[in-house]
Amino acid sequence: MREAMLALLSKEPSHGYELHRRLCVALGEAVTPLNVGQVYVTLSRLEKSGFVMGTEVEQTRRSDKKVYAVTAAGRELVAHWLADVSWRKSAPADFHLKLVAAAATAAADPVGLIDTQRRELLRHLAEIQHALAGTSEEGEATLLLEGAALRIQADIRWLEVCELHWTQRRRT
Amino acid sequence: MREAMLALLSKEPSHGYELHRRLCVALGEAVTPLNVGQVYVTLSRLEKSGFVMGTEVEQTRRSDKKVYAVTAAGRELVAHWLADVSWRKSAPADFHLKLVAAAATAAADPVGLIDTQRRELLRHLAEIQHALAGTSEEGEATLLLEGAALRIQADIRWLEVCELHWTQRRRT
DNA sequence: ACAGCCATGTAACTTGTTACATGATTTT
DNA sequence: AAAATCATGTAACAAGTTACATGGCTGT
Repeated sequence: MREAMLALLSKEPSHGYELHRRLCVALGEAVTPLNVGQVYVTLSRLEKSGFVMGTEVEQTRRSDKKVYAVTAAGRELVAHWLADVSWRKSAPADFHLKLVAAAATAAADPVGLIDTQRRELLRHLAEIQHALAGTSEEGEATLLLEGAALRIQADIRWLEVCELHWTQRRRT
Repeated sequence: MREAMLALLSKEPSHGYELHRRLCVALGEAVTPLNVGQVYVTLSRLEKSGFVMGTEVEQTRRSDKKVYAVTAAGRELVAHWLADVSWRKSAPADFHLKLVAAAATAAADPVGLIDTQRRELLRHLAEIQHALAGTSEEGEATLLLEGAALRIQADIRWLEVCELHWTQRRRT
């Protein structure tokens, strides 16, 4: 998030409100609704850390705005971020834990859990594909949606593997 | 995390040190190295919130330990967690932002970025498959590894889609 | 004697997140 | 006159993260 904002600012300085809109577009608005307040919070924190510098700009027809631009330190941080190849790790771990917890406590049926989850993912997948059909303009957010679709498909396949393991040898 | 710990505790009460070990196993130790300190931090926070209750247990040969057990409120929270079907959203968004940032600032070559990232993911995939070959015992963490592998494969496919989009119509 | 595991914790920092407060201007 | 958009921020809480401190017991 910090880095995301810095990256956008290093492309072009903005004030908070505008940056919020840019972030919504870049991150796929609907996917992760972004609170405006957080933009301001993060901007002030970034300024305190010396990665951006704000300048107040008077406006005639509107209330004044404060435009933020990245500093040298900020540009360096962005460079590091771009060079970083780390990749967010598995959400499967979350669900896997649920599975073992459910199996252990007998508070819930593991296979039922898998089934519910798969139905939910299928629903989600349908949503995404519907959205994909809508944005046939080959526009900006298309790639994001395709990525989400591919991932969800992989996750669904994983759930099927889970179910197999769980039904074949009952109890661990 | 909070929920994960609660889930394990609702299966069986533990003291911090032991819970740490159980978490390592359940979450796939190597994937996310877990700091012991955090277990204690989280436990005390959970106790403050009333989801667990700790009881000190004297030991003859060892230093005393403090065993935590879930409360009614804790059990309810776990139940809600088990019923929750939300799924962690796309990491792709992170990388997508890098792409647009790189494309905009000309600070880095987007296609180069994709290439570097794909090589990294392939390396990671190889690691996982190596680990999979090792744990042929059909053991506990196998599912987790299979899930990770499926995901990374999906991500690699996505990178290929990205590259296509980016090379076919240069500049956005 | 020293390393390493068992066992517990705290202080401090970072980041995310939201609810709330404020006020101007533009559109309906 | 009401609703939406432009524009900014604060206070407070929730969670993750780590570095550090402490002490006993076990094995070499």
